[in-house]
Amino acid sequence: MKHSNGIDRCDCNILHKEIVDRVQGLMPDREDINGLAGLFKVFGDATRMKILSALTHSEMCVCDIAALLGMTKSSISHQLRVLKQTRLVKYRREGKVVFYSLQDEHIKNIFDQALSHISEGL
Amino acid sequence: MKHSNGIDRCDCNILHKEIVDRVQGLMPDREDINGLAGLFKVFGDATRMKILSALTHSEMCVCDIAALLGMTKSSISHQLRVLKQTRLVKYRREGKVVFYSLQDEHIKNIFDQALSHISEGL
DNA sequence: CTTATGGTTTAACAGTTGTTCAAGTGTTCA
DNA sequence: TGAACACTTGAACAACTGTTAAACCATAAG
Repeated sequence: MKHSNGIDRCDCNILHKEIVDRVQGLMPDREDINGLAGLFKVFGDATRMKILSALTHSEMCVCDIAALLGMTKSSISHQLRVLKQTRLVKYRREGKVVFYSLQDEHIKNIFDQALSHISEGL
Repeated sequence: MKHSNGIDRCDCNILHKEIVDRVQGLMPDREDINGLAGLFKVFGDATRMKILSALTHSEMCVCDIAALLGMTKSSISHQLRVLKQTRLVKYRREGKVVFYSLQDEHIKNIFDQALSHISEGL
């Protein structure tokens, strides 16, 4: 990603003014776009997808997730932090063990739906 | 991203074998996960989201998109290539002008749905 | 207390990504 | 043919990302 200095970023003339004007008015606002892209960015990593997929079926501790995916606890922990920050997962501590689970069913829906979309050959 | 040399990637013992075994059997296969993550990765960029959002409302040429988003034709063209490669958009040439549009309604659905998800405060 | 264990955090590193600039296509029109 | 325009492409660069290793924190058991 690079800077957006705001000035002089467009190097061409508008070819179809009616279209640009009309679409301009229909665009979602910056906040929604960024929020959406941000959410998709979190989903856009295989490790995180695997973690979410696993948590779809059961709450799990870091160790078990690491074993399941054949990765280190550290990397799993890092990714869980991302998922925590975006409120996709929640956790509870039981002694030394920390159990992670999906924040709400919402996520399971998005996930399942997307999976069915892709298997229809998008 | 780093290598996955396959060996010795897990630095811990399994704590709850029943859970790991059960979830192991329920995981989607590698291909589906990668496909899904790959699709989300494409969606996970604000510029591409804006382009897709614009094309939701009308087919547009590179120049107009660049003007609409206040960016250079070059960067728009680069992103359109990504969207072309993932079959999210198609194009047609009319003289000197190239018009881009969504590949199918499918995409509009995913997009709209995700937008409504986020505005519900995910 | 000390030790062991599950988990987190920090810094560092390589790989990836998005934008820019400059050069290159392809098409139209004089 | 040649100029003009719409767009594409390639290389380069800075910013970002995911994994690693090592140090650290938190809890439990001796």
